[in-house]
Amino acid sequence: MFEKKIKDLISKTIGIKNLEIEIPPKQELGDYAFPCFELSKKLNKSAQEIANDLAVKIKKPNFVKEIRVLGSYINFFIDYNSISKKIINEILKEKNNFGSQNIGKNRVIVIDFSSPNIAKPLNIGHLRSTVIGNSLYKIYKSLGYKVVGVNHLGDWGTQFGKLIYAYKTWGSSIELKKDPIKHLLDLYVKFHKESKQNSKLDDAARDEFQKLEKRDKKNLELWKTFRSLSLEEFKKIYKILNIKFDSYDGEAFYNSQLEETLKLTKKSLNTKISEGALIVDLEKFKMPPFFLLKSNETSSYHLRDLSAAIYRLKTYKPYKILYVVGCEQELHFKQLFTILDLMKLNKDKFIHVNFGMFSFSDNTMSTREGNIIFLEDVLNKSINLAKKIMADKKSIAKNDNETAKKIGLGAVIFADLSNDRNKNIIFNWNRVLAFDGDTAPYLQYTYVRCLSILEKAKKEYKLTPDIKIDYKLLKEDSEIKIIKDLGNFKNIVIKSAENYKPNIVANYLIDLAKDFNEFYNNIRVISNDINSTKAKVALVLCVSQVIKNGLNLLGISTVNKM
RNA sequence: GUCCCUGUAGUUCAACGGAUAGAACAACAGCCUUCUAAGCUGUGGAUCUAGGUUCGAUUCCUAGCGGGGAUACCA
Repeated sequence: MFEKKIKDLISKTIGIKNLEIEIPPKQELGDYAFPCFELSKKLNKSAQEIANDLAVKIKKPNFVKEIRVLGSYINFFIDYNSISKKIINEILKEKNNFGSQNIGKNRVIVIDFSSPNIAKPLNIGHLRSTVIGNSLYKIYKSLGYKVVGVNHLGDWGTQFGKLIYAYKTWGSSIELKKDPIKHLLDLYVKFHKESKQNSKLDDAARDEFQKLEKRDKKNLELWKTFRSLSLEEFKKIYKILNIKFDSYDGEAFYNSQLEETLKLTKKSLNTKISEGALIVDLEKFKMPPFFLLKSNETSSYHLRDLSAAIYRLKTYKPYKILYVVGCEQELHFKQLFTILDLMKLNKDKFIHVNFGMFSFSDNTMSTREGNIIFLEDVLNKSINLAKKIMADKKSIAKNDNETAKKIGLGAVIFADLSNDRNKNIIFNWNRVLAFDGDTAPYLQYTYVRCLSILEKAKKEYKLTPDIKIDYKLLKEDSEIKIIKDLGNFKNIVIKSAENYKPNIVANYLIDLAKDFNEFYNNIRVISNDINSTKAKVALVLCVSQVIKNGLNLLGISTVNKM
């Protein structure tokens, strides 16, 4: 917050520009620090000496309480009276909008996320893209961007050939009506089992897909049925998770544009036939070829994705297009982006926000084998566990299903989002269903504690939020710590957006909650001292507001009672 | 083989190249006549190996070892 001012101050004193200052790792070391190692080389003096000399020369401005030399650092301690006032006023004024900024004004961000394959149920593997994408959606929106959330459904491709073949061979329209997703899954699994014994099935599936692409009436009809039945199921789960998309334009949507894309590609790049397929050779870039048409002349995933990219550029005029897709598709996107670059189509706008996979200690997960952890089951398990815990703890909100739902979902979402997205997650039920420690329920609980204090304050003192308070009364270490946290929120949101990493917000909220709970256990908010109470109540209100806003950015709800 | 990601307490995760490597879970020991104990306090315990760059390396570079992924018609 005062970073620039401190920098200028030092620059002015020593007459050197572009200095780097740091934020010390601990509160005892102040709020900002200037390391003197670099100067040591230039001035040929020891860093410690320089620190000592310099500290005396600096004229202390009034927002600085103290300048202290610690080792080879000059440490600045900010006067928190002024800063508390600023932060608390801002939060109380902006409320649910605190953290929102307008740095993305007039800019569009397209986020491609979730994007499941039709005809297979959503499983735990879909969770990452779905929650990371949703969170980035909210983060960018809060930064003032116009965001377009696209669920790029996998609703075209050879897999439909497999499904159509399987349905024609073993399917039942009665079963399909009864439980569409289950029946389709069974067929998919059966296909893979059978095709292991009989490799001709794969050819048969490709033929069925070819017929589908050639608009075979029967196949097209089946495709339509499968698609709409699946989509309905998906939407049920998105509704539970409270996630919305602006578009469900999946792969099939681009069918009408493939020809034009082909033309454009052929015009601007060297395409060639290789082993019967139409490709763009990428050997120069040490990559396998980019497939336009497969050897049986059906469209490839590459071609459909290229069309989607071109369409999105044209339709949304985006500042950036984010693909929230797992790391196993990294090569695919490298190829795609290389092609876009060769076609001079703003490659820099395209970002693959990749993430590590869930790994499983045993053979728990393989769609083809039929061993699946269904997303719906995970969510239900978590919600039921929340209910059980609420009953065991004799929770105030006992039997409140809405609350249990919010807690249960929060736990699952947070368990995913709090990980650095680059890393693989070893799937572990205990961890996904944790309600203690660094979890969403911990944050929700902290929020409830805040509300509880606010309620009591209202009852006893009839305090309203927009009170004038004496900021000097917020002087305890634990209070200052919280104020610093609150002041950091905006930067955290920006940092999280810049890195496409919601876990930065998640970790921040844990820190804030921890600092609050330490405060809560050491200092009574409501006391006989009315002025002190007023000041502390304002602080509590701010904490609750920031937890709420932060959780909202993660796609997690707060609850009012637990 | 090649390319990408990754390696930190028993386990799961943090740490713009900076100060004594932070948490959580698990273990153990404490704290509820006081604002909700889904909490708080305390104890033990970690940077894969070998070099290099640097005043300073968990972070950057090189090599090795381990884990994951990708590697021409799945998406």
